[in-house]
Amino acid sequence: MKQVTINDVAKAAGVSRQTVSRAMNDKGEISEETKERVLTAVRELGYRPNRMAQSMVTRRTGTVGLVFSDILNPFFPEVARGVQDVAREQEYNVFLCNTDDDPKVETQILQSLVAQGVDGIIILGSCLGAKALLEFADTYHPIIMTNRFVNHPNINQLIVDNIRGGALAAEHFIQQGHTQVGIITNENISYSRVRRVQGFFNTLLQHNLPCDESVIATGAPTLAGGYAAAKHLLTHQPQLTALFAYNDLMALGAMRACRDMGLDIPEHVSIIGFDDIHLTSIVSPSLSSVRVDKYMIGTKAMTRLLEMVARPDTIFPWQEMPVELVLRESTCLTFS
Amino acid sequence: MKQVTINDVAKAAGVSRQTVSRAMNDKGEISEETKERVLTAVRELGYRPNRMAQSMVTRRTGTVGLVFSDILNPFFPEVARGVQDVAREQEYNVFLCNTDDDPKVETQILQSLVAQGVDGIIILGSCLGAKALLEFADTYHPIIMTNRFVNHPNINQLIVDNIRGGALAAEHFIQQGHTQVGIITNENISYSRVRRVQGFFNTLLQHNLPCDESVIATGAPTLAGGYAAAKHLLTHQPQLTALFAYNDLMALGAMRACRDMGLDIPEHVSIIGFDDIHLTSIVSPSLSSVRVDKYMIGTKAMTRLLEMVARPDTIFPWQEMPVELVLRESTCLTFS
DNA sequence: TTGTACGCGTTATCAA
DNA sequence: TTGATAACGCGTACAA
Repeated sequence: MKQVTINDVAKAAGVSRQTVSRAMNDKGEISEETKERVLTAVRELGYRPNRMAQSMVTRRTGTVGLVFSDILNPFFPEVARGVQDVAREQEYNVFLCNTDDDPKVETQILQSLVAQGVDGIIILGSCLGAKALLEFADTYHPIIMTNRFVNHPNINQLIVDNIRGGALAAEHFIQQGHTQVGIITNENISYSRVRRVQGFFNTLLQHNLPCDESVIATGAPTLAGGYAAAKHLLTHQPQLTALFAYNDLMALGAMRACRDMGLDIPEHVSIIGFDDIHLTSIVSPSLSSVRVDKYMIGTKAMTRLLEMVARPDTIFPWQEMPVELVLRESTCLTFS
Repeated sequence: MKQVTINDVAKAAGVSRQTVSRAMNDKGEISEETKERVLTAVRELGYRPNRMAQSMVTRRTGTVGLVFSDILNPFFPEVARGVQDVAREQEYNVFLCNTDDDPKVETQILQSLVAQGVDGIIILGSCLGAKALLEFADTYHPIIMTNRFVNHPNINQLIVDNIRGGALAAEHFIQQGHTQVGIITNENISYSRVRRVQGFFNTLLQHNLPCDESVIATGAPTLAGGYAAAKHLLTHQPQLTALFAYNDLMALGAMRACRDMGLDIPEHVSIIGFDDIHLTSIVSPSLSSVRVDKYMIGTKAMTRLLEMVARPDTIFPWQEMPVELVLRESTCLTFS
């Protein structure tokens, strides 16, 4: 129950604390012989340095914070797994926090993580305004952020090519001959700021297709939210033959809404989602979606975070993640 | 960028550090007047106590570790959400760690969490042997563990009634007239130790149904694992008309294997999964499953953990979680 | 009611 | 190559 301290090891090995420290952090300045002796004692006593004590002097905690809206959205566990795997390699531990897309909660969480002394913070899709983010960045370094264009030396951006993702979806609909298409998006974010919706919307406009606010419905970025939004939209705009959803969960909710309304997919309504979570290929009909490599987002974010920790004065370039349209049964029967 | 310390506040308010500490942790022994003055200084400087420094002396970090096999299994995020929500209320932060059902990794993670100084650890379905767990419990308190019968004052158990869950599944198959049933289970855990399988197996035996190792297949507790196991099992034992799976992911993999083999569900093969993750009602045909209240597992675990932190000398009774069989299309067409 | 002095476990500095 | 000593920021006896 009692913790083994560096003093115990020092005593056991017949050396000073400092020597033990040197042996553990092998920075040289120690003979192989004594190092061996110390490490043996370490093993025998099962000594592990107390991270808090280390942190007091090194100013490093070996922890990072990963912030996102909701762990129940399968998108985030996939990213988290990437973050965690890189973290584990470097003996880092990761705090996972849900904001529920609530700015107040997010602010509180960020403060809590800072007080906790995390070495860095990764925010996946912040719901804070640019002003609040810049203000926060003034007090903290380093921050990794996805899909936000907030320019600050303490923030490194990881941008998914959402505009292109939306455009790919729109182009496919157009190519398939759809002329009446709707959008289901996240009610927590003004859709003019949602780049995947922008890309979709603008592509429609470029092809002179009718597209205005009347064919945009919003809801929570969840199954239930997508269900409600789709039901509302398809009830008021029955002419629609294609739907583009903010994410796969909303798309899946929309699929169910269609089923409940007696609309077949893709015969009556085609649907394209976003993110390409595992679920897309499990459901029937399977869901077409704009794929993003979620695991890689995680590994890239964490890797970059560690680089920034190691070199606090360097300003790193932002990174871009490509997207890819994956066609399945919800848009085209000839694909699987 | 420079951190504000308690000294800065003391200087600004013209008092000693101790007085600042008293004002912050309002333990009395301070006049309203000076307290006000101090708190004003705190606000103005934006002072937040350094958690590490606090931890050094209080022996509390305000952090806990949540350990499970894989965050990609949707079961765990649901539990995690419960843990996190209770944690947030109490200003606790949660480390989430994947073991991949590898004892070595799990051991390493536990050590890492201890070194990190977490106030407690929740282990969901440890893959360590009883000896290793007892050994660990000798060095750490408190530990919350699910579904393991390891008796130790530092460990509090949360037991899901898995035996009954397995029995419920078996009874349903029997009632539906199945006589040739198979089992798909987790290759990482000896099936004789998996209580849900035990409950299923024993119920079959009680009804004199043929049941031996030949109808048990194992695989990773994932979609792919379930797919491979089901394919193997159904190829070698084509007489089977019902499958019971270790968890929903394996069951979903089995469903796909059936589809690929031209077997209809439930006409040719009935399937029951375990956990009742969200997915079960989204897929088509929807999956019957033994339901567990995952969120409540999380809240109960975290709540109990905090009780144990607050009263380290108290030994708390173990808790049980009920299960419930939810019938859907994969077993019975008349249900939804 | 307030301030002083010490200790938590570790690393960094500097002298031996 | 080693060891003594001083931080790191805070809480807590104990003294004033």
